[in-house]
Amino acid sequence: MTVITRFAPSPTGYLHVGGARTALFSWLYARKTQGEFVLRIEDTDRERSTEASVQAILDGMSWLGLDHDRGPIYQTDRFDRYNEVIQQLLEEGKAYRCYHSQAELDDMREQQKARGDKPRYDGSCRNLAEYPEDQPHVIRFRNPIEGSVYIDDLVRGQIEISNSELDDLIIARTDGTPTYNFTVVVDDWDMGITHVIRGDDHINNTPKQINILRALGAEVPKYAHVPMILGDDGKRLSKRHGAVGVMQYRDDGYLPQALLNYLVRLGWSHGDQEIFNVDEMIELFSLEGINRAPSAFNTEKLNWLNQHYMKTLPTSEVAQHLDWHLKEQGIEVSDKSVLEVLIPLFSERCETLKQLASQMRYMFEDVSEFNANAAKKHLKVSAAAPLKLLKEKMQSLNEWSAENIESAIEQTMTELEIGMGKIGMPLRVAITGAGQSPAMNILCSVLGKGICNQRIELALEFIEQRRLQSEQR
RNA sequence: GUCCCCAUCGUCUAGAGGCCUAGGACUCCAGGUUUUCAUCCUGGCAACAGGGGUUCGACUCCCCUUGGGGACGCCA
Repeated sequence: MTVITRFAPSPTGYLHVGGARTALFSWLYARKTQGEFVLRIEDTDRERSTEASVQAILDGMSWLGLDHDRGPIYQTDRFDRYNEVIQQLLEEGKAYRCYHSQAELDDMREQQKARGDKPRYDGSCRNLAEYPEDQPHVIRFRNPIEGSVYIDDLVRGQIEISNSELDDLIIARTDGTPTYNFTVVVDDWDMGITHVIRGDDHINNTPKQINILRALGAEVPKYAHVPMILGDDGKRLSKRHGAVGVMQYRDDGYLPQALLNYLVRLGWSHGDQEIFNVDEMIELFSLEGINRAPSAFNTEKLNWLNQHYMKTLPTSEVAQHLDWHLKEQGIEVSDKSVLEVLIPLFSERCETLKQLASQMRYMFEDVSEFNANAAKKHLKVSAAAPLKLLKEKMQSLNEWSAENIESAIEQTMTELEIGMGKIGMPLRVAITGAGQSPAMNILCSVLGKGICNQRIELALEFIEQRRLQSEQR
């Protein structure tokens, strides 16, 4: 039997990390079993569903590389089918019309709550003498009264819910449109879904859905309810912390590979292994490895993974993603090939592509000003002589290479009998404007002789200004 | 309130009754390597929620308590 899984978001917002992880698990399971992965858009709530949200979800999925084999299927395109099934249920007496107004229902709930009962529909329209079609009504599913529903959950084991806990849920609204718990059932059935992998906030919906499935004579799929993701503070994800769309992670400078790796390890594990590329995930993923407890999102670990992938992924791949951020930050790179050299150098000091791009800025643009602290500390009057000598030595190099630049620095040190700090740091501030950077000889070799000369001259002028100022005082 | 789910370092987790003096990873701290910063290497801090059982033996099984989460919509 071919495994068919699905991801079925409702387009009422962006694709957040919780949804993305559920999608990832479903996708991995389908890929691992060489099954099929269906994307279904649950847009029956026309009030809240938006085209923009659909796009955000599609964008998020594609950025993460979670490709679907079927879909996107929109539930709003399937109303005819839903109505057909509703009619069938009605005819078979498995569903019935209910004439209570929303206000009446609200009252009922209030009273039940006040009494300390579980709020639920009391079933008073279950056995009416007549069911007129022309009066405003909803359609309810006739839920079994006796017995229990058992879920053999692939991650939780067996769960029993008594039918007495369930009420006759509404499957069609007064306006005739079908509701969630019903459309899910019809779709999962029609699409032949074999494994429903979803958030555990749906556990309570599962027995209702199983009852409808049975009434329809449909096969009940296997269920795997994965725990929720909590925010950094252990609280439920909210817009204030963590519940941002996955595209925000792109904007913030994360690699899809890093997010994927982070997400797969959140609530799932394979022994002590921390690093998984996508192929390994597919190979090693199993539903048994999914944890039962909810887990908190930890940005620091995501950062660590992101840096790991910036350092270890082929530079050409990092370069592609970096390119987006360079453009975003208005940094123009005429010769893309230098990125091959720069990425390994800079990614050791950055956690995100966003930082990577911004830290590289001085490699592509003039240094507009020196970092105040760095300049104060290193562009001192005493640095003028070493810088000047080094500049001359660099200028007289026949071959402009990192090795030769390094020996120019070393010669300067020996001739003036000074340490690295007295020449390396002034050079660093002169060239980069900042107090820290990758190795100077390599940066200089990439920048070229002319630019290095210019920048050192500028730094020397800066020092001269400073000398004059101190003399005036 | 009722029902359902969950419970190992701060966080992510390993652990399928003896392998546990509870392992790994992130963070943090201390050393080392290093042309600064970082990377990297070595070491360290840090947990089985509590109480009862079952058992020769419990982190592992059962029950209770506590704590967290979820559901209870003409939302999905």
